[in-house]
Amino acid sequence: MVTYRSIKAEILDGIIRRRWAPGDLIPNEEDLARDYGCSRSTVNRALQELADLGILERRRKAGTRVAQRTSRGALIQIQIVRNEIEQSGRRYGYVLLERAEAWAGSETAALIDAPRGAALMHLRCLHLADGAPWQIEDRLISLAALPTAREVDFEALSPNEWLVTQVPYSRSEHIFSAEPASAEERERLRLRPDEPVFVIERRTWLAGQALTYVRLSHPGLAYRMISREDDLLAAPEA
Amino acid sequence: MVTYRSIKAEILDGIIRRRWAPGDLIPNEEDLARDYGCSRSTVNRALQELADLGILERRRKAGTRVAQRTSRGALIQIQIVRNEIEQSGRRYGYVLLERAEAWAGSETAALIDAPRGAALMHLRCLHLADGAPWQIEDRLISLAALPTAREVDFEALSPNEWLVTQVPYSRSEHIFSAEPASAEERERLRLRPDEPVFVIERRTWLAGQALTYVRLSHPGLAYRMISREDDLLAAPEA
DNA sequence: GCGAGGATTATGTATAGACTTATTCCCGAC
DNA sequence: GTCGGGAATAAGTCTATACATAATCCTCGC
Repeated sequence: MVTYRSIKAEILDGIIRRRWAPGDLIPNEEDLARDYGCSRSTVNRALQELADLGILERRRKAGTRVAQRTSRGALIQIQIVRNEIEQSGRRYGYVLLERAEAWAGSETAALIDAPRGAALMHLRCLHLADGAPWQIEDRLISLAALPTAREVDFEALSPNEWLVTQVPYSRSEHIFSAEPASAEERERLRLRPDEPVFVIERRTWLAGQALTYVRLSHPGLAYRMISREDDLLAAPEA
Repeated sequence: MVTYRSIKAEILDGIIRRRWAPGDLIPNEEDLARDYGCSRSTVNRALQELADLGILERRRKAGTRVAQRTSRGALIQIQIVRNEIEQSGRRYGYVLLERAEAWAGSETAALIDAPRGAALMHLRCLHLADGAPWQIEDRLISLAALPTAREVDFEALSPNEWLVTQVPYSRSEHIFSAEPASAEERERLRLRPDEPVFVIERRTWLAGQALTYVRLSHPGLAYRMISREDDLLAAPEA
């Protein structure tokens, strides 16, 4: 039977095997529906999903074209540190290094995208894998947006875990970089003399209001961030 | 009028405002269709798309639940180096450093995921932004999969650009890391003494066959990889 | 109490049809 | 020639309906 999945697979195959090159126009929905012997709705769903994947570009009246794929994405899964460590079969450890409340100066205000003078909580923690330092979490939380943070026992629950499980957000920004280690990082992460840190910075907002800023630093020689894209041709598709 | 977009927005709003917490069951399609005064198809499309985004989890007979979002993605856009540089308003430069053909030893075979003894092309290039070193591209191309690579003038066109525009792939893997700079990197990228490199490694396959492996190294102090997620609540949706 | 298996249920998918909307195309006025 | 506007077109969306399928629930027999 002709399903939207089978159409998707055939079109994808046609693109990869260069039946249609990037920029080419593929037949319109009605023609495809006739060719495949199915309804236009079915073709529509197939093409729509390929467009969502960025493989096709569709415009009313202009038709459907194979996208000029000058870029392609890599999807990074950011998960709770504890899960990341335990899933790799290692023992998770956690230490709260510092907890303080303060008002945002101009630098911290810029980091978290809050107004100057906003009430913030500042937390520093160390996450461990099998007893070895794995990540320093240096975090700012907006107390205006998340006043309940004051009641949380961050000795027992890492801010990472509390936020991910309890606090929804609607917008985020991630920045990844390689930096020379600071003296403190060298000590806390037990780095070798010339070992850099892999840094992830994340900011989150809910409905326009800044929630948190975090800087996560990992030992450069031990940490790799990996992203795999499943084979488009193999799977029954997702 | 009730559209699948408006339903999507309302459900999303309900989730973010905790009308339904993670794990909660939301009403079934028929009920929602009645509530909204539209057909089940419309509700189905809205819920389906939210499930595609990972916000809902759906199972036949079991119903639709708000996903336990223990992880959240960051989508990295990997594009042609030249575009990346020119879009930031800088002048792009390119130098081919080395071009050689060889047979895969055990190390290189592992890098590119090709059998030992496979014919490979090895390329090393330098990409510049406003004359300053920006990226070293160290690349292996499988000549079994891409014999036409032999005919390409890589003095004029960077392998990056040739591959991205001409060669489709169906599966990929990316690894990001921070590494101490090698002596050669220090020289070619003009790094400061303790400056690390930000490294992106990418492997691609087409229909199970390995195409290329590339190692892209950037100056740690100049390079940041950024990923922004649009505000789910704001936009009319995408 | 327990397991097998059938009834039930919510989602998954396909269909034909209708109407909407963004774009393009083309023709006619100037 | 070119500019404006209308006709034509292809995708976008909604509807009502039907049947498929996976998973759960429940009952019955033991």
